[in-house]
Amino acid sequence: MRIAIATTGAGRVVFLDPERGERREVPAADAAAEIRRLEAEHAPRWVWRDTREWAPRLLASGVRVARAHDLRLCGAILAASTAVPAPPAGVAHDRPDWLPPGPAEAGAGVVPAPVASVDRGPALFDLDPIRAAPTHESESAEALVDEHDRQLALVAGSERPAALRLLLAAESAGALIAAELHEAGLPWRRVVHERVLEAALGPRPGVGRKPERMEALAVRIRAALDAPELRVDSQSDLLRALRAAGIGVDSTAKWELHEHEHPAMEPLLEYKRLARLLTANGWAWLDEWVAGDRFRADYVAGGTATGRWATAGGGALQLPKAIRAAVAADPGWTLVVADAAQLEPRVLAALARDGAMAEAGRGRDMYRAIVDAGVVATREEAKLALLGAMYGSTTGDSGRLVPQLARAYPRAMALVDRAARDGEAGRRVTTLLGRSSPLPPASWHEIQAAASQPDATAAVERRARSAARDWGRFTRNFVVQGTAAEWALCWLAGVRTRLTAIRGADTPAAASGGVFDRAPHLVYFLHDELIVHSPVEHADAAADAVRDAAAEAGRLLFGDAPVEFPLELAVTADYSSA
DNA sequence: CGGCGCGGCGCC
DNA sequence: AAAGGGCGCCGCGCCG
Repeated sequence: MRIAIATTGAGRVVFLDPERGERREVPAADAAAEIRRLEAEHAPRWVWRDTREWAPRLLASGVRVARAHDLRLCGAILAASTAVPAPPAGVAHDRPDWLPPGPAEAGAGVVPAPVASVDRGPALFDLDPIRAAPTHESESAEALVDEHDRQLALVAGSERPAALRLLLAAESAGALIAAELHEAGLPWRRVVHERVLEAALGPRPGVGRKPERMEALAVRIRAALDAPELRVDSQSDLLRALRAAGIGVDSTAKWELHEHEHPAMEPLLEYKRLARLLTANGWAWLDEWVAGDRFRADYVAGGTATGRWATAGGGALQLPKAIRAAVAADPGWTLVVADAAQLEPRVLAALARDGAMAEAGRGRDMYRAIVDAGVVATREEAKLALLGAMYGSTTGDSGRLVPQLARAYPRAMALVDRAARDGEAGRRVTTLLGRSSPLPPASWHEIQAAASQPDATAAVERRARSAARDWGRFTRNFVVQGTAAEWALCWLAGVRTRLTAIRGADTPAAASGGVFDRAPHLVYFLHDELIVHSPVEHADAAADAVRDAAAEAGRLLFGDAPVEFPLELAVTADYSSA
C-alpha cells in the first residue's frame, strides 16, 4: 500500500491513496497525527517528493514511519542508470521539472533545494511562509502519484528490475535514516572533548588568540628557521622560510616535511597537528555542533556520485580518532560499534565472481589470506596491492604490486580494468544494483575532441590522455565503492528495521528523549561502519540485529555467492575503545 | 567586503 | 619515494 502526501498552498496536507481512490485533506497542524494513525493502521509506503521536507518535522512530532519512496533521490538514480536504457512505450524518461535534482547532481539545478523546509523547523506542521505559495504540480498529490508510477514503470521495464527495486528502497530508507540520525544525535560528552583539547592545546584561549602550546611551538619554529617574522599559518610564507633555511621542499605537506632532518621539523609537524585539531574540532566546533551532549550532524543521503553519503556541516564523516573518546553512551546505555572489515575488496571479489579472491575473503582477514595464498609477501603488500587495483595505481609500491594481484585474481582485475576502460572512453559504468556514474563534464569531451584533431600537438594529446586516465580511475573505483555503498545501505536499513522491534517498557530514558528515548537506535553511519546507542539490557539483541542485517545484506546483493562480510563489532561505553 | 580556488589534512 | 578513488572543512590569498 502506498500513500502520497503533499502540502497545499492553503496550509493543508493532502493524503492520496490511489489504489483505493481515497483522498483526504487535513490542516497542516494535524498532519503528523494523521500520519501516525495511518502508519499504525496500514504501514504504507509513503510517497513524497523529498524526505527532507517531511521526516525532520515528523520526528520532532514524535512520529516515525517505516517505509518511504523518495521521488527526488529515486528519480536521480533512474535518470542516470544504464539499466534503464529506453523507457517502455508511453513512459517518459525525463523527470518532471518540479522534481529537484539529486544531491550528487552538481549543476543540474532545475528547482533549488527546498531550503526553508530543510531547516529544522518547529515541531508541528505550521504553515511555512516559504511554502505558502507553491507552484502548481509540485504540490499536487496526484502529480506525485503520476511520478511514482513513472518511476515504477522505468524499473519494471529495465534490465534489472529486482536490483533497482532494492536500490530505490535502500536509498529511500537511507534518507529516512539520515533524518533519524540527526534527530537522535550522536552522544557526545563535552567534558571529555574539552579534556582532550586541553591536554593537547592547553587552556582555551581568548577570542582572537592562539592556544599557548601553539604559540610556544611557533616561537621555536621561527628560531629554528631564523625567520623572526614568520606567520606559521601562511602556507606561502612557510614555504619561503623553509627554502630560505636551505630545506629543499616543494610543499609544506607533512609527508614531505618528514623527509627532512632539521631542528624546525619536530615543532612544525606538531604545530600542524595542533592547528588541525583546533580548527577542525576545537572549542568553536564544540560550541557550534554539540548541544545537550549530542552532536547533530546534517547527513546528506546519496550525497556523492557513488552513493556514499556526505555531510553538510560538522564534518561528521571526518571525526578524528583523537576525539572519539567523547562519543560515549548515556548512563544505563551502551554503544554497539560495528564496521564491515575490508568491505571493498570483498565486494570486488563477489562482484567479479572471482572464486580465488572470494576464497581469500572467506576468513576474517582477507589481506592475511592473500599472503597465505602466496600472492604477495606481507600483509601490508596485500593491502597496498588491493587498494592499487581498486584505485588505479600505476606507480610506486602500490602500482608495482598490482600485476602480482592480477595474476592471482584475473577476474577481479578484469572487472576493474573494464570499468577503467569504459571511463576512459567517456562511457558510464554501473554498480551491481544499477547506480550509474555521471558522464564526464563538457570540458573533458572538449579536450578529447581537441586531441583527436589531425593537427593536435603532443601537449594536447598528453593532456587528453591524462584526463582520460583520471576519469578511468574514477569509474574503476566507482563500481567497487558504489556497490560497497549499496551493501552498506542495505545493512543500515536492515539494522533499522530490526531495532524497531526491540524495546522494553522499563528501559531508562536517554538524555535525548523523544522518539528514541527507550529503544536502541542508530546514531552514526560512516560508509562501512555504524553505531547503535542501546539500553544496556538490549545491547545483545542490538548486536544480533547488526550481525543479522549484515548477513542479510550479503544475501540481498550477492545471493549465495561464496563471499562473507564479517563485522568487527564491539559493545562499549565509548567509541575510542571500539 | 564576499566569493572562490587551492593547499593541506581528517575520515572511509 | 610520495603515488591513486570518494568526500568536507579550514585558513590563506587572490580577485572583483
